[in-house]
Parts: sequence; structure tokens; C-alpha cells
Amino acid sequence: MANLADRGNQVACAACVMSPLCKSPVIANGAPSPVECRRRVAAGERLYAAGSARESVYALRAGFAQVSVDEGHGSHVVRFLLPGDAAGLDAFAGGKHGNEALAIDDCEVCVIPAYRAELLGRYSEATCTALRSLLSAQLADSESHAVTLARLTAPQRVARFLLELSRRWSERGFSPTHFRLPMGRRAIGQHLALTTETVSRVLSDFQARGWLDLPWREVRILEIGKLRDVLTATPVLEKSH
Amino acid sequence: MANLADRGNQVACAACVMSPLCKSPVIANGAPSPVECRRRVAAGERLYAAGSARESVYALRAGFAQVSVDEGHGSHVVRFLLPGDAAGLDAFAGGKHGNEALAIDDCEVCVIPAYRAELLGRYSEATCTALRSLLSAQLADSESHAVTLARLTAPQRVARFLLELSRRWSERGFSPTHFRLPMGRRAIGQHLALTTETVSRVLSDFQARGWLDLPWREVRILEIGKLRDVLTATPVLEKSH
DNA sequence: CGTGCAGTTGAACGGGGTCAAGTGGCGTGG
DNA sequence: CCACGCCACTTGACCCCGTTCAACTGCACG
Repeated sequence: MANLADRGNQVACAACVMSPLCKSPVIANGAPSPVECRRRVAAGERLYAAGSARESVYALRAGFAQVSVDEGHGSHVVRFLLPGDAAGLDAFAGGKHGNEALAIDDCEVCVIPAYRAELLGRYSEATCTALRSLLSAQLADSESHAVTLARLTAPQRVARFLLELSRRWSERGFSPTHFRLPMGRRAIGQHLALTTETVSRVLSDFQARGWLDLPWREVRILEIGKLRDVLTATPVLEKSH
Repeated sequence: MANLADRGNQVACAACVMSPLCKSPVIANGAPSPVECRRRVAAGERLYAAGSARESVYALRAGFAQVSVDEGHGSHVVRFLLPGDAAGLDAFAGGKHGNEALAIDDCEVCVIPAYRAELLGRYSEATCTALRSLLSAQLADSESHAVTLARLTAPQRVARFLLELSRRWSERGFSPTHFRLPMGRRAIGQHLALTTETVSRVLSDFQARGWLDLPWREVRILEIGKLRDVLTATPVLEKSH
């Protein structure tokens, strides 16, 4: 496995959504760290499998991963994980994971057993609240993604996808206009409910218009305003209200 | 406003997802009930508006409502609320509600201020866990809905919609084959990412095949197995006669 | 009555899926 | 070293499902 630090994707723990847990004040008072261990996961391997017992949540420290669900109609990529993102939160409800997380790149993850997270929450109201916030934020994201699938055209979906990646990278202190795009066209299609062909065509089109440059599994956004314009153009389905 | 009990949709609090909070053992020990008050909301009114401050979560005691998001591309109905369902959970993260809840029927809701829910959670681990479960379950539901939008054909979406309503009504002790369908075709379309015309056509088709009977804003499912077949059939539907 | 909205149904269009062929990078083995 | 196969991606041609546009029905309410 290559040296992960070389890839330039490693983030400080400060940018991690799980930092309220790791930095919980009760730890200073002797409570154990929520992180049981760090695991390396090679590209193509799973962080956890669908149907596996809910035991832990995961924080991605380095690398790139995707969370997908498969209910028998083909797999749908629910979200992509950047360093600092959490996965496996869905399983606080039942006993089993309803989705799986797959490493796209070689990854390094912090394994946080659920009982440890809950233990911290019991002794620190702030930590408990942080855990709820995390769930709540993912719920809002998920509902927002439904809007993408429900109401946007193919070019709008791709534009929104790129703009969201741009925002997420810049939140982590990286360039909002030039970043890696390590997932394949197929995975992008499974995320946006498009075929690989359509994803490819739209990206080619954006590139032909001079809005993007697409080196191998990278993006360089040249005209971010044009991408935003695509999003604000006329909706397709019925107008509301 | 009509007598809600007459509608036959009122549920015992035992079937409510919020009952772990209302029935929390710490209340027996003198803690206050999480329910601040009960409110009546007339059909067409909002339980809460998008962008309003996060103050409370809501449990639907009677009636029928829908949760929708509008990000400027037209509104998408994220889910329909049956008696016993909760709404407003999305806002545990930020300060504002990202979606709105609209009463389809005349409704009665329990208003549960967030601080009261959190207070109960602080003194009862079981209650805190119940709150997490609720969020977690809605997240799983939301991801599952994304699969509906991403990978199913129009007849499959409608079939799944009906089967899910059937399951939810039967969980509440009502008939799984005969229930009210109080939302309009437009709202169903906004939920499933279809036009009203398509929803209407698919329902008419199901009815023509003898799988359903559709009195005014009701459904009577006659061949529930056929609806399940539609969902499991990978190949395209063949037309009858 | 007229006006309005919800629902149904028909006809035609088009965005994106499907199928198919072609390209280029990369690993493997001769 | 090149030959070969593999796979991700691209591009073109065609087609189908669901949208769009439009007409019509029925019920509610002034």
C-alpha cells in the first residue's frame, strides 16, 4: 500500500466530524478515547459490509470511500466519503448495517465502537448533542440528495455533484477548483442515477465548453459560475405552490 | 374542524415513535413530560415552516401530513406522516429547519421542545438511545427512498409506495389492504418524482388489471402479491391484452 | 349556472437509456 | 521489447419511458 500521506488527502483530526467525540472533555478526566483502533483498508475492500452487525461507526482519516445500498434493484451510491467524514451511523437504530462502505482508494479509518461513543455521550451532554447533530446533518444531506435525484436534469446533477465536492474539499482547506476525482464514471452514475455513458457525455460537454479540465481522475474547474448557472436554469417537473 | 376521532385514524400513544420519551421511566420519578402541548393544525396549514428556528420536534397524533423540501427546483415530498410518526428531527444539527411539514388532513400534534427531549435523554440512557434510533431509522428510510428514485420505473415506484403505506398502516393495527389515500396525485408525484399524469395512469392501469380498487381518496388492494411481483420483476412490464 | 381544481386520458416529443463500436492506458507474458 | 487482453472511458445511432401539451370529465363552491 502506498504511503497515504503522499497523496495529499490526509486531514488533521481537527477537520474530522468525529472530533467532538475524540476531543470530548471527559477524556481529559480519564475516560477512554472512543477510537478503538485505526485500520488500513485497501482500495476495493470494505470498511464494513451490508448486513453486518452494528458494532462500530467509522471516521475516514485518509483516502476515499463510498457508501452504497443495494435492495435488489442494483446498487445506489448514497454518498462519497472524504477524509474527515463518518460512516456507519445508520445503524444506531437496528442491529444490522443497511448499507456498505467501500474503499475507493487505499484508506485509513478510525474504528469507533458504538458502545464507546454512547458511553462518552452519557457523561458529556455536549458529546451526546454532537452525536445527534451528526445524524441530523446526514439526514438533511440525504433529503437534499433526494431533491437532486427527483428534480434535476443530467447536466444539473453533474454540476451539483462537482460543486458539492468543491465545497467539501474547500471546507477541508484544499483547493475548491482543483481536486482529485478518484471514483469511476460508473460510481458517479450510481450516485446520480445516470448511466456511465451519460456521465461521460455531460463531462465531455462541460469540458468542450471550457468550463472544466479533466486530467486523469482529477478536475480543474475553470468556470465555476457557469456550473452554478446550469443549476439555476429552469426546473423540469411541475412548478411548486 | 371535524371531530378527529371520527376519522378512525387516531392511534393510541403506544404506537407512537415518541412513546419511549413520553413513557420514559424518569418521568415517573418526577421529570416533566416532554410534551409541551398538543396543537390542532387545519388541513393546508403547516406544522412548522422551512427556515423556522429549531425549537421543537413534533409527533403526529391524528391526521395526515407531508414533509417536503424546496431548494429552488420545485418541492419534493420527502415522506408522508401517519399518526404516530415524528417530524422535525432534521434540525438537531443546525439552527433552522431545512424542510417543512404540511397538514394534508386536519391534524393533532404533540409539540415536544428539543430541550425537553434532550433533558430526558440526559437522565435516561434508554431515552437517549431511543432518540438516536429515531434519527438513525429516518436516515435509513431516507436512503431507501433514494433507491426508489434512482433505480425504479414508474410502476415500481407506485407499487412500492402502496406497499409501504400498507405496511405502515398494518403496523398501527389497521387493515393492510384497505386504507385512506388522503394526498392528491400531485403530492404522490412529488414524492415519487413523477408527474400527476403518470401517477394517474399507473394507478388506472393497476386498477384495470384488477389489482386495486380506488374509491375517492382510498385504496383497496385486491392482489397484493401482484404489486410485489412488479417490484421484483427486473424486465419491463408487459401490457395486459 | 360559471369558474376552478383534481383527476383521467390521448397524442406526440425528447432526454436519457440501450446497444455497439472505438480508443487508450496498463499489466502480463512471450 | 512488443503483443495481447482487459477495463475504464468515450462517442455515435437508435429507441423507449415518462414528460409535455391538450382536451375532457366530475365534483365543489360562489
